Amino acid sequence: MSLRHALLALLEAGAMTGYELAKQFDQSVAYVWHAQHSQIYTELRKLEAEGLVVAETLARGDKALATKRAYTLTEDGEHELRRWVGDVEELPAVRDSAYVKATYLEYGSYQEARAQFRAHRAHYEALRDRYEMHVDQLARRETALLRRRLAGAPAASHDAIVAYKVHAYRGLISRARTEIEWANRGLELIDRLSDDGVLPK
Amino acid sequence: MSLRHALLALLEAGAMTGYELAKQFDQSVAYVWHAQHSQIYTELRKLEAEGLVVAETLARGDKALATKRAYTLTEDGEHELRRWVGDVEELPAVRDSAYVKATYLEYGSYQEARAQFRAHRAHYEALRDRYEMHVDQLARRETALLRRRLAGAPAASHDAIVAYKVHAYRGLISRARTEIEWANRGLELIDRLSDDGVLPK
DNA sequence: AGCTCCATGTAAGTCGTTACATGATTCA
DNA sequence: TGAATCATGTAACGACTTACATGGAGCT
Repeated sequence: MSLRHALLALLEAGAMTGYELAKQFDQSVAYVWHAQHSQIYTELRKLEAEGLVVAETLARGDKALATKRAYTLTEDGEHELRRWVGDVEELPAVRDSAYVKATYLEYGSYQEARAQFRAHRAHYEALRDRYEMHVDQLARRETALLRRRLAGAPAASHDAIVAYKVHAYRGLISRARTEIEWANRGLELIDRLSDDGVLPK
Repeated sequence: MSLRHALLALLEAGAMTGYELAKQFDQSVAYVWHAQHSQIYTELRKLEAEGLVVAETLARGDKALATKRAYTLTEDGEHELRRWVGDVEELPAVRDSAYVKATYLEYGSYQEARAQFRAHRAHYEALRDRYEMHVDQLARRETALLRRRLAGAPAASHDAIVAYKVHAYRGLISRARTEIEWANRGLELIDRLSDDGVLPK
């Protein structure tokens, strides 16, 4: 149920079309919550039906043969956003395919086990790099969305707004580092096991 | 798609009924992949239809008015299990509601933000404790499932089987610790922000 | 004329949740 | 006799994915 709230939070910074929201997702929210554009469009229609947002149909281009729909938060939407921020949710049950597989690596060869850990490391190294770039941009207040958000908020709150976001992304960096270390220890484990010749192959 | 493979891996250790599999899930696999019993029963029927497992209907009790179904891996099931272990999968896109919310804590009060981080910390502390207990049991080879698994595997492979599982659960412990530290840093951040009086409330 | 971007959807299907439903067995 | 446990499902629904589908706008 985070998609709807992420959309509400994005709209708090100002009206946007589904297309723009989908692009913002790819550039910021997607680091913490990924969504396809198809899902965003359907969710927006649901939010509209529930009265949390209102849509305004706007002309597009000069001849205006095409239209787009710009969404704005309603008062109910604002309330729902604030309610959600204060609501302590149950964290969802763990479901991590990489760790499931790590538990059963003995069914494969050392080569295959190494490939798993190397892929795991590469994945989180790439994520870490992206998070680091994003956190730098946030700290410098360079992202378009953040600027828009700050423009609509009292100056006294700017530091807090930035600090919360930076803290979240720094957490993701720590998390990625933990995964990288885990993968490295996994590779060391395989070295030890294969030196000992414990498993065949 | 990990549920099916976790089931195949459990069945590699020996035939089990859906009920037993559901219980094993709660006691071991659920730490990495949670599933409801209803889903396990349906998945087993699907695996059976695909020929990856076979079921034998057994009598239950003395009078045998009731039955149960014990599942065994087929050769195809064995192959699928080994194929899966060697297969490097794309890691699923990030989707973490706690981090989404952490990004938007400025819409709530300091009190609410603190409550979020405290709940986050408590959650991962509880998880960490459970993981630590489980890793101890695994290292001492005390869990019923592990014994059953080792009984059916050559003695030379026992160390590797245990080592992989221990490594996976140690990784989960590291992860939980990272989350706890993140929550603590979040609480420190709020202390600084509220001392500075940056946000109202 | 053709390419890229803007813009918005629908449809079918999978995975998973929650609630409902049933009945036998075992043991005190 | 009653409670806990064994045992197996179905039904409805929600979230998400993948593929399909359409067409205008802006620029070269």
